[in-house]
Amino acid sequence: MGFRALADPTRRSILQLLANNDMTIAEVADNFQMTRAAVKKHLTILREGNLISVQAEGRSRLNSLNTDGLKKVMSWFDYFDAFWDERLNTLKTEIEKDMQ
Amino acid sequence: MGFRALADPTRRSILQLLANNDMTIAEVADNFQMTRAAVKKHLTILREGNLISVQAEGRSRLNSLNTDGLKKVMSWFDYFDAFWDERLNTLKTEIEKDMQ
DNA sequence: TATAAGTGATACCAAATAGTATCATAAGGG
DNA sequence: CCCTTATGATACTATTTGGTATCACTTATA
Repeated sequence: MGFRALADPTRRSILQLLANNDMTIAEVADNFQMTRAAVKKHLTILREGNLISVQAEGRSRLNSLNTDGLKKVMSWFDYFDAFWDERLNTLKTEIEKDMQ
Repeated sequence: MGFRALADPTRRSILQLLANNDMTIAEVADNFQMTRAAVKKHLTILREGNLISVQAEGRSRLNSLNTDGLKKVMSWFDYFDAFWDERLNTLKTEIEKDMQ
């Protein structure tokens, strides 16, 4: 699930980096104080969570943000939209009662 | 951070349960096939992530959804709103070029 | 064709996670 | 007051996670 991929702060930072530019693994790794192998693992998890996509370019691979995956994760919160509306309606009802 | 609390599917289910009703620990635990102690741990993590709040009621404790915490987590995605707008603008520009 | 650059993959390790079992503590009810 | 109910807390375990080190593989390039 995408939420597991978002649980790690390094991975959230990577997504924000990729929002600005598509980047190779080496370029992403330059932004962190860990080995390229560690960054590669994070990228793999982001890929498995459908939050990024990878495209081969010769001997390098370009990582780019997958907005569809991000939107799917975001849509989990839609469940609570109804809840908030309900809360608002309840509040409204209470206020209307008060006004009588 | 709230994202860590959301990483576990059990905890996400708990939040959805609490969206319908405030519940005691025992009531929450009735919905899962694990010990009450395990559920209690999940509730502690949700509390630490500010996703729920707990109110003492005699010898029981009522867990309720903390919408403010949820909204704060949701707001992380706002970072990408600008990105999407930019994408849309780029697309719009491309289309306008095509039309010339 | 060597060689360097860019990446993939694997073994290994410490720490965190998710779970259990168990005991302690606090509060109502008869 | 006892006893039950509801919860807190701790020790323990297996698995996952995040990291390193290392080697293999592929692709430009001198």
